[in-house]
Amino acid sequence: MPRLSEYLLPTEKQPPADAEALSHKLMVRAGLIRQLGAGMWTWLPAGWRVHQRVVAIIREEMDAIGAQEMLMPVLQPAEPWRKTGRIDIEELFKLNDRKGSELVLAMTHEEAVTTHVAQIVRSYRDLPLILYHFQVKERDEPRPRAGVLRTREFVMKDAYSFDRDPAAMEQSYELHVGAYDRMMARTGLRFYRVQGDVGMMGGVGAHEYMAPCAAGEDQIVLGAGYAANAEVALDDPQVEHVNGEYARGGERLSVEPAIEIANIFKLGTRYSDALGARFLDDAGAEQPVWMACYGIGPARIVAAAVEQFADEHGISWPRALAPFAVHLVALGKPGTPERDAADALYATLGEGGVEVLYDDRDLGPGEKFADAELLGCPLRLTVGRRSLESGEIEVQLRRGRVQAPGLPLAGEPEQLLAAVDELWQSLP
RNA sequence: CGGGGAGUGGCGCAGUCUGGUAGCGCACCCGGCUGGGGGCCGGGCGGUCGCAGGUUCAAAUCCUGUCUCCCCGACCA
Repeated sequence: MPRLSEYLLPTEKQPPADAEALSHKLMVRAGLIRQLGAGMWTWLPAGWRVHQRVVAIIREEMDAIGAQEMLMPVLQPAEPWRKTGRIDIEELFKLNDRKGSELVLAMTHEEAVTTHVAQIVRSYRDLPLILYHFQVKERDEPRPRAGVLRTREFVMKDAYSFDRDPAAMEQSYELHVGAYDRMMARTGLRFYRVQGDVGMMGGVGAHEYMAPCAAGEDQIVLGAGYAANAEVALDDPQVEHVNGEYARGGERLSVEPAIEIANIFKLGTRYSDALGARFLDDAGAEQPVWMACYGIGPARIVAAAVEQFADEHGISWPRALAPFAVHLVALGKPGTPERDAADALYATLGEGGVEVLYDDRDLGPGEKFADAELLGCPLRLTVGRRSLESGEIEVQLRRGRVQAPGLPLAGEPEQLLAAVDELWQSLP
C-alpha cells in the first residue's frame, strides 16, 4: 500500500479555470484524473483504483448471472456497420488504413458480437448465451463536457444476450435487471431505474439507471412508485404536464437532474437479421436470434458518486468505491516517537490487509488534513504527539467529518484490526 | 452546427485598450525555523506570451490567418 511521499497524487488547491461541474473540479483537484484533450481523460493511479472498484462490482454481478467475459476490438472493419445501417451515425469515428480499407472505431459492440454469434451459434442448444466485456468506446461527441461525465473515449461494460425467442429474451433481460439493481445498490449511489428511450440502438424496450445529481444532463420525473425519464414521461398518457410541472393521478411529481449511468435495451432481431445470426430450433426450422444489450459506464458512476456525496472540503466516497479504506496521517518529523508510532501502525494495517494510504510527507498538518479530506477516503487515522500523550489513534469519519472515538495505540494488532474492520462495516 | 468566452512558467492570474524586450500568488529547488488545520525567514530554478505570417527601429500588446480549450444551446448507446 502506497506511501504518499512516493505516490502520484497531484492535488491542487484551485480547480481548473474552465471547470464547471463539481465532479470535474474535485476529481482534478484530488489528483484522480487529468485532461489530455477535449473529451479525452487520463485516469491517474488513485482515480483508476476507484474506477476499478466499480469494474470489480460489475464483474461479480455479471458473472453471478452466468455471463461470460471476453474482449472485442475497438478498431473494426466498416462492413458490418454498413449492414446494420449504423455506418451513417455522425458520432461514429471512421478511418482508413494504409491500404485504403474502411475502418471504424466502435461506439458499442453489437456489430462485432453479433458477427461472431452468427458464425458460431448454429443450434438452439447453443442458447441462451450472455457475453460481455469491458472495453473502450469511441464517440465523436459534438460537445464533450463536465470532466469525465461526457467524453469521446470511455470504458463501458457492455453485455449482450442471445436467445431463441422473445420470451427467452425477456428472461435474460429480467436477469440483467436483477444484476443491475444489485450492482447499483452495491456502489452506494442514490439511483433510480426508469423507463428509457430506445434511441439509436433501435429495439423494443429499454430501462435507464439514473443517478440524481446537479451536473446531470437528463431530467427524471419522480413520484410515489413512479420514476421516468422526462422525455418518456411526456409520452405517458397518465402523466399530465402543464407549465413545466408534472402530475400523475393527482399527485405532483418532482423533477430532478440526473446522470444516466447505465442503460439496457431489448434489441429483438434488428442486429441478428442484419448480420445473419440464425439458428435451427428443435423442429429444425431456421430462426433469428433474439438479442438484448446492457451497458454501464464506470466513469459516470465514479463521477456521480463524487457529485452526490461531496461537501465543501472535497470528496466523500461511499466505502464500496473509495480508493483506500484508510488515509493514515503521520504528524511530526521523521525520527520522532510520534512518527515511529505512525510507521508501526502503517505496517500493522498493511499486514492486516487494510487498504491504507500513508501520508508520510514532510508537510504541515493543515496540508495533510486538507488533502485527506479532498481525496475522501472514508476513514482518516491520525498519529501525532497528542496520540502519544493520550495513547489513542485519532479517528475521523470522512462523511460528515465526524470525530469518532479513538483507537488504542499500543493494543494488540488483532484487536486493532478488528476495531478498524468494525468501524469500516458501519460506514455508508 | 449556432451563440458566448479563453489561450502568458506545473496551477491560478495581471500586463494587451495606450507597442519599448515579461510580472504576481501558489507550487518547485537549496538552507534554516516551525510542527494538530494549507506556517515563517533567506536564497534560487523555470516562460520562443498557442501557432504561422504581416506592420514597425521595436510586438504578449496592432493586423490577417489558423489551431486548441471551456460554457450555453442543438445533439446524445
